Amino acid sequence: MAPRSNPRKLVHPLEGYLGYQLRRAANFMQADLVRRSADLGLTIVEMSTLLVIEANPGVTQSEIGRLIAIKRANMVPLAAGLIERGLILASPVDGRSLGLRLTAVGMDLAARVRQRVAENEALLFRNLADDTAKSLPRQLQQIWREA
Amino acid sequence: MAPRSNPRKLVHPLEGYLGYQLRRAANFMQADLVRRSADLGLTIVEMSTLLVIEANPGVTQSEIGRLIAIKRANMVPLAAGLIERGLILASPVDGRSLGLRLTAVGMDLAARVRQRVAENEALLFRNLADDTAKSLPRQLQQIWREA
DNA sequence: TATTGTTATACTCTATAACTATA
DNA sequence: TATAGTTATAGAGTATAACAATA
Repeated sequence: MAPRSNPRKLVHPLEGYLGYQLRRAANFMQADLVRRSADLGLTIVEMSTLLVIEANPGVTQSEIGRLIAIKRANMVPLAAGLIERGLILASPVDGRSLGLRLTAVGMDLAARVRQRVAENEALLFRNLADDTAKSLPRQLQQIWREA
Repeated sequence: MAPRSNPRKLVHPLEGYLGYQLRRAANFMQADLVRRSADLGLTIVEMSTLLVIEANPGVTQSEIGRLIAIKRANMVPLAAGLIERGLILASPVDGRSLGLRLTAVGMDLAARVRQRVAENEALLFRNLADDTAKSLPRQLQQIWREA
């Protein structure tokens, strides 16, 4: 992919920016997780949703959306797809909300998702020093979390 | 946006993952930069491209793509759009490659882009301790950079 | 033979507006 | 009046396959 001869030296004006490095690192993570989970037939957002339902049986679409930053409108086809594939079940908690739970198949799949995510995490940490790496998730959370 | 009463306590199974925090932080960054730069009429990728051309006059589409991870195929409409708006100029460097340069208008706009990016960076750093924050871009680069 | 530029195309994620029904 | 679910739609980023022209 790199040119054979005379690969010109370029200045990289974005390299030092935190925002740029966030985007590159996030894209790298996403690309690896997609590839690593291709056989599961789930997108990243679907995997995230599955894990949230696993940890919170009976959770509603809106609650999931608030927890992991997915708009209500986008939760609809997402949940419908998971129901259609037999991974989750919806049962009314009141006249308008639906409580979501994993099916047995969904539970098995969620366990495999957790495995793939653990592999993905190991890749992200592979070049980081142990001491600095431990605090990295918390540092990143401080970036976006409301004060 | 939050429910009035009885906001249910939910378990957040993703909070501790580096990959999840990368995605949230990157999305936060992106949302702020888009909003902050709305008046410039440029997308994030267009702004990035403008800054790369500014720092490397005569750079080609393929070189830009390799530097900031944009596929050749996606560089085509991107460069065409910038040319059409009078922000950059293309002149042949050999029979197939085009060297890209900023126009005077493009230079002015690039300067304003740098200003918005600096504001965006300040937002990202607002809650981070000075000592740990300084090394953060480098740490993130280690995540995605080839060994 | 490899690379550049190109066209066409598709998928994922994210976002907004507007509607219905229920709390 | 606020919230939940819903529908429709759009923009942005990213991806692959295939082709012609040039190095």
